[in-house]
Amino acid sequence: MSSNQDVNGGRTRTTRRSRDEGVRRAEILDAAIARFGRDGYENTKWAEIADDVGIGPTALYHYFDSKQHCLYVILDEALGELHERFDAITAEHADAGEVLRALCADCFELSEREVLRNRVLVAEQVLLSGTSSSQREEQARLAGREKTRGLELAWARFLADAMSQGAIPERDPRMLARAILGLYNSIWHWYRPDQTLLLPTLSEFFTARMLAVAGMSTDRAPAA
Amino acid sequence: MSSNQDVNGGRTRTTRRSRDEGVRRAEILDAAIARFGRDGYENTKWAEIADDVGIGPTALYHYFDSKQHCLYVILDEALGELHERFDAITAEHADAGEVLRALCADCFELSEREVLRNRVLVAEQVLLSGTSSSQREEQARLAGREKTRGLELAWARFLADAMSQGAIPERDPRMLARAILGLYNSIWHWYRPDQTLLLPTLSEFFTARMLAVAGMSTDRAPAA
DNA sequence: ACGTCCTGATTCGAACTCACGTCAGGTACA
DNA sequence: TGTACCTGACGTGAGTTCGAATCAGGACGT
Repeated sequence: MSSNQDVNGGRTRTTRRSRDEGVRRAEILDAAIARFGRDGYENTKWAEIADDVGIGPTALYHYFDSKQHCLYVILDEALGELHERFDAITAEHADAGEVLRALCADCFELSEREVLRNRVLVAEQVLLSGTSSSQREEQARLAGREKTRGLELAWARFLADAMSQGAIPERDPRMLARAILGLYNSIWHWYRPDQTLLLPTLSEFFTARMLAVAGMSTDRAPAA
Repeated sequence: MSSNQDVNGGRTRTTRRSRDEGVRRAEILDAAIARFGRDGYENTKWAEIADDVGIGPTALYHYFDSKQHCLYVILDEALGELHERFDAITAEHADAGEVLRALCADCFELSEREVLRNRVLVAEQVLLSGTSSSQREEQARLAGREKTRGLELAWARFLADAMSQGAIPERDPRMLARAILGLYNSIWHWYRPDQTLLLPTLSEFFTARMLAVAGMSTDRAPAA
């Protein structure tokens, strides 16, 4: 992998954190996720996040190059954790069918913060295209871009393997990965954590639909 | 329906258009669709659209209240045409299975302009939340919001009907509508009209996946 | 037919708003 | 003294507002 670089903003390599290991930075990220996830990136004023944390707007630039840079770090973090979970699950099962079921189910084991972060991810992932000016910002952008691509490829590789195992029908694995991930991502365009609809309910419905897209239907239907 | 109001900007009721019935306005919409679809709404400068049409930036405000108002009109137009096509197809077949197949196939009969417009739609539909200041702008926003809801409800009604006909398995129709539309919409997040991938190829793959989500699979797969 | 007056559609340049970002510098703690 | 952290004053750029100029066409008296 090409992403062992320090992408989170040149903080992790500094010899010693003053006393509280980047808590401010984490506070800012949490506030940004909450605002971006609830109101959207564009509707959120950079200064509001400063207020949430209790510092002046200028102080934010001590931690991030720009509002966009902060967003890129959030996206990068989200994509990184998604990929980690993918790897963990593919490692712990052998049968492709089991893995696929476990992957789909795991997609809904989310804290409120993670739901919000998913909302940010699907709403603003498009901003990972189009170049940036600053150094660290461009670096974070490319890292996010690469992680998106990496996750998609990991899914495609897994699906191709599942096809050769006969767990799902043969199809273009890349397209199928896009279809499954697209169906999953579409949820966060409308789902909000404060709704009456709960995650287990969502999970029950959508894991089955995701498996159906893959061709592993759990029910029998009238054929064509 | 509540949308017989004049939402496109108070032009249609004026007694006489100078001589060319709103060609400028149409030019602006075309330029905006092209820019928004290619570069994204936020990355497009309002003044660039004015340049494309060959007028000064301020002249745009003769046709639209704001950049957002222009976007809302585009979204409204897109959603309106989608609903029209939905109605036309549901009217011309009787069997629910046939209708579903026809609906999915029709979703890919698109001109380049329509593809771009779909890109704008899926990328910026979230902006239909969150109130607006101006009068006409808020009106256009609500119209778009209502059309979104209407299209989703129309799909849900149709799917419920298909279930009672036995064409697809029984499930929550509202959720299923969101799943099918979500899978379809996800395409336009990554598909660009200038790619080597052609619409017929897309159609072949994704109509089958959409039908699979509905539970009308065309192939047999290893069951659970 | 022809010049005058009027109106509404369309356009523009200059100025304003507002949010993001920069700069020079201040405080506190090692 | 140096570094982390923070601030107030200021600059910038995109969107928007405002007042005024231009232009086409209708009404009207001659």
